[in-house]
Amino acid sequence: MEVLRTKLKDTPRSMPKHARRKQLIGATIKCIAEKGLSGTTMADVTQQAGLSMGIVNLHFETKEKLLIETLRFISNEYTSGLNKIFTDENLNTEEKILSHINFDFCRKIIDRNKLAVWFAFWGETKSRPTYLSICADYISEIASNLTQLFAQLKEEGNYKHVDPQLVCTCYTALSDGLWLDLLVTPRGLKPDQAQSIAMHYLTTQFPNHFSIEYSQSR
Amino acid sequence: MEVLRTKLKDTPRSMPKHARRKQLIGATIKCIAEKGLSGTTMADVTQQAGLSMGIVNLHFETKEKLLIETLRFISNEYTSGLNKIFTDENLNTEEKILSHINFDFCRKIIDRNKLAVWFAFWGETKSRPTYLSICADYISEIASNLTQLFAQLKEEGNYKHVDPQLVCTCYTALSDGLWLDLLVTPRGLKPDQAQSIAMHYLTTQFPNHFSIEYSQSR
DNA sequence: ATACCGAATGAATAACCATTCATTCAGTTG
DNA sequence: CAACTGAATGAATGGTTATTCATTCGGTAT
Repeated sequence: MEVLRTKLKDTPRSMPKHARRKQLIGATIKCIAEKGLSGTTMADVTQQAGLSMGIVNLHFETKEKLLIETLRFISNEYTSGLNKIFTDENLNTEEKILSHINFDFCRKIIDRNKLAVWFAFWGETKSRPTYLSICADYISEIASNLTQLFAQLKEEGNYKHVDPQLVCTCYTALSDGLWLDLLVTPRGLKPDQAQSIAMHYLTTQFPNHFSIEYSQSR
Repeated sequence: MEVLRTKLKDTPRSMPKHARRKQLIGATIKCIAEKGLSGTTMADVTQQAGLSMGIVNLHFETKEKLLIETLRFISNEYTSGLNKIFTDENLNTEEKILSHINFDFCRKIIDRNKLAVWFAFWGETKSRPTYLSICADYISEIASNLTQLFAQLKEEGNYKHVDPQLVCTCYTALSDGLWLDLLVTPRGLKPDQAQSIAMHYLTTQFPNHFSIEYSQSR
């Protein structure tokens, strides 16, 4: 029973506060993916984290606050990743857009657990102003950056009939819809196919920059 | 108190069973939109319907079954509308596709209450096999019809480089993503703009059939 | 080693909510 | 009109779950 209780720092009593919070957020993500937002209880989360019941209230005060921090966490992970690309001075416009797409469909982002969390919160957006405002914030931030990239590429490539705003809205919607596909029909659409489809759209707008080499099979 | 209790048939004691069920499903949709899936209680639903507590259990046995029937209801409304278009012998291929898009963004479908319901269920899809299978069914049905339409248009219009499956997946994802936009940023994107964006994509694939006349703003 | 501090525990509490069912009620039948 | 039927009611029940807090425990400073 207690044979395994060595001095290993498995669960050191004192972990930095923010690390423990991150651990609990991770557990929350897993629970939401496994049991749905309505189905996750505090007991589930704390058990998933291997800790005791009261721990969430100690670190987050409230279940609702834990959920909000979880949404903030995945929003941050997403936007900070994209911002790194957007501000990378070693990349030209075309490369930035390519990196953006790459990021949108990389493992870390389209992990089905996290997709489930995104959609769980989006579904509650209409009834919870807090969720809505968190989402609205990151959406508008990304949109303005991405629109700017498309505008630059339009100039650089002398594309006459491209509307950067339109392309941004369209690409973003497409990407979200592909995420939904990855979540709901995981046996139908594979991650690299999803990415190819996103590329396929950009090819229609910037044919001189993005060559067509998407896979045919669906 | 009982002055207003006239013989008006407001809430006739005996409504056809299926009408009462529909009434309750309607109330459920409104509640999910207003309080989220996790936040809707039986008390909310029955109160919204103007009926008494036990009524849901009488007609649906269980809360879970009510939710499943609600998902089935909006799925049915959507697919049956599309099927009507698909099997309409008065429409040619191009017109069918146009009607499809029109339907995807008509008032009845992009009602924000219903959008909230769609996303609420999609968010729980990973954890509830029943929801998943209902969604998977209607998705594959629509996809096969729509792919067929695109294949026909490809032939009729002699489009060499169009991949009907790809276009179907891309259009569907785009449409879902635009729905998300309509749900989450209702002040940003207007229904007719969303529809224009969907058209914009189809224009890139079938330039001889769908002329470019989408609105320029945002 | 001893005292101290704050993190962690988890049994107990309190709030909430789905479901039940004895009763009421409206309409229908004979 | 009286008896009957089945829809509808809503107070009561019981199970579930978020939150509390007195206590335990590990690490650190003295």
